[in-house]
Amino acid sequence: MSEDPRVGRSRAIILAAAHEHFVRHGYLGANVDTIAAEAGVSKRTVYNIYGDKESLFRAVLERAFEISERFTRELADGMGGDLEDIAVRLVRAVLGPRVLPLRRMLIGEAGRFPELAREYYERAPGLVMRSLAAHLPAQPGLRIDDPAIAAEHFAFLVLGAPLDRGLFDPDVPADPVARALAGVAAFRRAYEDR
Amino acid sequence: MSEDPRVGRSRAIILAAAHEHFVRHGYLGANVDTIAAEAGVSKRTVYNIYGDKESLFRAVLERAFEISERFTRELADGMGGDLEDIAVRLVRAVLGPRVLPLRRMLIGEAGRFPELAREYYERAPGLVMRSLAAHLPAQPGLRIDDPAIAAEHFAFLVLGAPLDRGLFDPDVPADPVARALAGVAAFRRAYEDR
DNA sequence: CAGAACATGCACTGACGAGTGCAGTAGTGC
DNA sequence: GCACTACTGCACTCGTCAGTGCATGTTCTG
Repeated sequence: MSEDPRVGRSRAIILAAAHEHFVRHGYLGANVDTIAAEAGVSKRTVYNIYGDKESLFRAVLERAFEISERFTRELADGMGGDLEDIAVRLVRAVLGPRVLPLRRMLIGEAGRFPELAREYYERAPGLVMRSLAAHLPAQPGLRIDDPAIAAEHFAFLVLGAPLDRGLFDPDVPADPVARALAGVAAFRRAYEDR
Repeated sequence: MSEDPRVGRSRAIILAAAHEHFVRHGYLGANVDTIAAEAGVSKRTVYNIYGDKESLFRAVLERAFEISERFTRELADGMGGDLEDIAVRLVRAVLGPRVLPLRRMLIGEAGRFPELAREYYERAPGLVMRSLAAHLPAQPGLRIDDPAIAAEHFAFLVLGAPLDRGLFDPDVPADPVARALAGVAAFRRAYEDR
């Protein structure tokens, strides 16, 4: 009655290869034959498990969203520290190689799969915003009237510029951490209680 | 010796239709037959003028970049006013229907055409940043040590959040102008001279 | 008005890629 | 060891789409 282990194994391998490939080439640019080859699996197996290209794509993203969400929650758990600490963790996460390429791809596919792009936004960046809004008021020495706005200001002071730049250019921009700290400093000046 | 007016006319019509279509569907999703039909021109004419799909794509973007650049310069000319004025103009421009969809498409194609994405960044968002950096120090009552950083802070306080949201979701976010003004207020607090 | 240059319509080629069918093989549960 | 189920390899269909060739019609230019 329990599932044949071969299926689970194939599912995992295919999902990993497909994620890599879809993120790199986008939905239309992706090639199921190539995905199968990169997964070291026959094309027939891909189709036996996932049915068609679009279902595979959705399965890849469902898994990617879960991971992003879990990752974001871990990030939120570390929001007890000081602002500089939060900023550095945020920057490292969002500008890292697991997030930026996924963002690029989803934005590019937003016309074809609008509900997926929206869902991602809710489950990752949106969640970051909500977490920040929940934690910022507990920071000492700050005066925060509107937590949602303050969260946006914090996030975009810290990583707005390199994020936007990074969407257009895969080459990492110069030392995002220094900018993040400059962003935190500006945020403190804007929101200090005086 | 001067050019046949038919060619110029066709060029313009095709470019407009192709722009619309490429921005909507991306490079791979675009269809030359459809572009020709939407332009009200035969497919053969498209190929006679532009040679192939990629050349047409590049021609579309070359024109789009010129327009963006010109538009940005006009925006920069209005940077003598106060911050609130600059912010509102900036928001209206960047979050408008001529910019956001183009950005989405270019980000999605950044893997396939990296040099085009980079070029766009330089000629539009990068130019905005440089213009801001050049004008902000002239604002009264502010103390600006690093104009480049201050420009980034201004820009992303003003439109960071709705811009990022807008990349994932075509539906206009609520009231970006109010947010822009809240961003300006935060910027003033962070950079006021005291 | 004559000839050149461009536009049209349409049929066509060729490549590529999604998805299928099937016969054979190998791993799995009992 | 047996029956079952999944995986493989490969050949195949079918649709789509970029790009071409050509004969005919239309619009410039001189």
